[in-house]
Amino acid sequence: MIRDESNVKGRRTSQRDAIRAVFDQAGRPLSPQEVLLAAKKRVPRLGIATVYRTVKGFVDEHFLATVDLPGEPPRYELAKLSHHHHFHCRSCGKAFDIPGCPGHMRLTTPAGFVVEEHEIVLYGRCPDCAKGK
Amino acid sequence: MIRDESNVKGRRTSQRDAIRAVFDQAGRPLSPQEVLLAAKKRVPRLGIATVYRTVKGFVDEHFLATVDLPGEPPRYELAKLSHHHHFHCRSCGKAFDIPGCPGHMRLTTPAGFVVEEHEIVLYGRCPDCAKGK
DNA sequence: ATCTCTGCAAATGTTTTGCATCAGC
DNA sequence: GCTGATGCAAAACATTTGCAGAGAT
Repeated sequence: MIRDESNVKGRRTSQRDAIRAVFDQAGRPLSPQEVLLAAKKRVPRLGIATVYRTVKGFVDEHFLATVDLPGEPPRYELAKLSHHHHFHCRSCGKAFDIPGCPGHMRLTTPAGFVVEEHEIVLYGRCPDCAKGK
Repeated sequence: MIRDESNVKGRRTSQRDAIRAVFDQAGRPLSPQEVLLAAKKRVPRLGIATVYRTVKGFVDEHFLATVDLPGEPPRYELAKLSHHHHFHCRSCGKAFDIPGCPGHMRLTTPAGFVVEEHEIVLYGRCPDCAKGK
């Protein structure tokens, strides 16, 4: 395939480069605030509005995907990751990726319901927090 | 045990009776707005602040449980329901209960993660919406 | 030079809170 | 009559938007 991996649109700015770099290095879903904090190290004057706008743009371009966990504000991660689920640490509140999927989630749904997708979220303690105590 | 099943605290008011009745008849998780709408039929002057305060109180009393679906504001349902999962209709946006659980969710979590709980959410079309089109 | 992107501040939408009044006990 | 509960409006938060100026092409 000759497709460009990142079908990035619009102009190239230091803010966008910074935000892109943050996600490339994150390895886990990030909230807008986490993005702002990390990207500010490269572009100190970065504003939260730019983070929201840029992240939304990246989602449209399929560079990022939205990660919605129950009761949590949206996080974002690289869209190129394959199907997987998430782990939410009850101690530090961070989200992590869990590779793979139990597949065939045969929850016997009541008659009439048409299931199109599923989402699984695990709760507990991440390695750092489990070790810590 | 001699504990009272409903350890209801505080005074009995028409507002609380109305909200309690709404949940007893709902049969599915409700958002604060849905509660307000339904309970207003019994207590027209009911305010949204009272709904939020009362629902939160009911959760503390374990009469209600919070139902958090990804990317959705919290909903609430009777706490006495046994372990189950939820279905979110992409057409009408309503939430439904799905009895049972696939159990042993053996997602092979990476080393170090301690799993304490899991949440499964199914997405698709509810009976009404599936039938409608 | 053009036109998009950015930062700031104001707007929005939702949930929470302060307070005077109302009502259960 | 006390004291907790309610309704209203203001406050708090998080996210979005308007706009003038900065910066990429």
